[in-house]
Amino acid sequence: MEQQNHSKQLLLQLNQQRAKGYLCDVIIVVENALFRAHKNVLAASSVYFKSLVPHDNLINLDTEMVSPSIFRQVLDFIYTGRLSSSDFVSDHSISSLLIAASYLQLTELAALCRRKLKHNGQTPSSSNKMTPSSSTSPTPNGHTPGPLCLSSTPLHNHQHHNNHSGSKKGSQRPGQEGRLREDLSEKVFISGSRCASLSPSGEGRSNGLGLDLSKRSPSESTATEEVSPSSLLQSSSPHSSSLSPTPPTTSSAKPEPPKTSTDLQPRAPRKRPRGDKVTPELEDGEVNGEENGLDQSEGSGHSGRGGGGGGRKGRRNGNTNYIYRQPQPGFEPGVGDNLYVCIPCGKGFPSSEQLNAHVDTHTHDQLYMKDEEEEEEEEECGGYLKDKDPDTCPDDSASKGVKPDAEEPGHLCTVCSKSCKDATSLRQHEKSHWLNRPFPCNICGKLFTQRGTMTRHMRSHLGLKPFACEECGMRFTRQYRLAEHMRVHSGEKPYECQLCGGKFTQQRNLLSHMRMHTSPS
DNA sequence: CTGGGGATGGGGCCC
DNA sequence: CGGGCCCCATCCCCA
Repeated sequence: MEQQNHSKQLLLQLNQQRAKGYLCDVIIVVENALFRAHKNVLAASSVYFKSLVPHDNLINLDTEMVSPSIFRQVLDFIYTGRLSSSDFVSDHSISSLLIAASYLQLTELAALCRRKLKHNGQTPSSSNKMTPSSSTSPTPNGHTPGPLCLSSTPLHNHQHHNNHSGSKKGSQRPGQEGRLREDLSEKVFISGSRCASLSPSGEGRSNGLGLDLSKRSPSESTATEEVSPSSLLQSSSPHSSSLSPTPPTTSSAKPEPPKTSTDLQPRAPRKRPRGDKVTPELEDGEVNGEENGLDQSEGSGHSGRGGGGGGRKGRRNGNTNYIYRQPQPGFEPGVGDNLYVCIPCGKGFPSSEQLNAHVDTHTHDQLYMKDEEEEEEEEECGGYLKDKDPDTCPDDSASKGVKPDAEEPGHLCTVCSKSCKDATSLRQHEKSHWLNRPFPCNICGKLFTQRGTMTRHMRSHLGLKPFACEECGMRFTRQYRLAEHMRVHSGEKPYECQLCGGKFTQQRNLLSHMRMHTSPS
């Protein structure tokens, strides 16, 4: 007895789930695009992925080897076992696919490409070796990989270092490491061109956060949601504007292991066994978020701090199945707690399980019927959204009070009577009273009151740490942190305890110390 | 084992 | 929107 088409149906289901982001537990970053997928499927298809996905939930691929559009085809192939005829429009497309397939060790796809090239009278071997001629031509989406074999830059060594070798101090000079990260930042930030992630009508969909939430039409191959990291972060990095838009360089001629999230982690000057392993927010085993920190505290609006150091434990932000959106109006059984937002309909749910259950109720068609009407929503309604809830939106007077053009003297907060110097400050301050948070993280769904905080948070997902210590190479997401860190090297201890004379490099440690003095015990 | 200090990560919020 | 500072939490080291 055998179920007919069982495997086919299974793949179909998986592919549909991928389209929804349902149970996706890994994000693959390719240049300016994010692809969500299932670890199991990737591991079953690719030796490379098989080696990476157990350890990483965020995988950066070398854009020299694969462009976003090519990877979309690769992913489609993985999930469907077929390539659309449009993927074979030119020998070059096939060559690009072959390069990617070889890089990712997708043997079947590589063989398919070779056969196709052979059939077309081409010599697949040349493509497989990734000669400059084959690699520098534009890919179908216009992406032009940099030269592969011509570069003499030594950067390739750290473009692909793995967790373990990379964590060894001294394996590379700090400066080099810093360069690596900048290069990676370039890859992530610079690319201004949107990959083929636009909605059927061609326009990218923004939710007002710069997040491209566009969906691919059902008719357009398999729906692969791509999100431009550059839009994710909206050039929040001060480096983003200063980085050269030159393509990343690597002199590798053979496929190398893709970069992984851990590649982005700092080489801590001191031993940090756990820290070295991290992508805290995307730790294995948390993606389904049964006990996800989000459920209980994160994003509740009250205990965000609870997660402060949680990165070390990896207990926060575990759910990566969905790219979150703010709740849609009309769905508000306790809006403040509905942190898990369905992409297609925007409904919010208090737990990942409920969200998963909900997502499954969507038909495939529904996924692509979503309009773009809400993108300016949070801006227009002052962040309260339209899902008015007595708890989350105190009253209309509050929002009236925060009109940008408010001119009343004093600019008093309607909630706490705090006096702000101007209407803008007042408006921003009043956001601090909102229980509803209009700025969701596109990766983990955590909600924020300020866009800047969200983008800063996003950096931690992507491992972007633009600020490097010249002494030890340690990198930070914030300049302030770097300045703070530099006192470690300088030995400066500007903070002195007035009670015992103890000196500290950091104010927060002085404060911690002071608590020791003042605490009863 | 425990507590304190050093150091780091992340979020909130104001400027 | 970024910078800066505050806070909390956490990890690691060491006495």
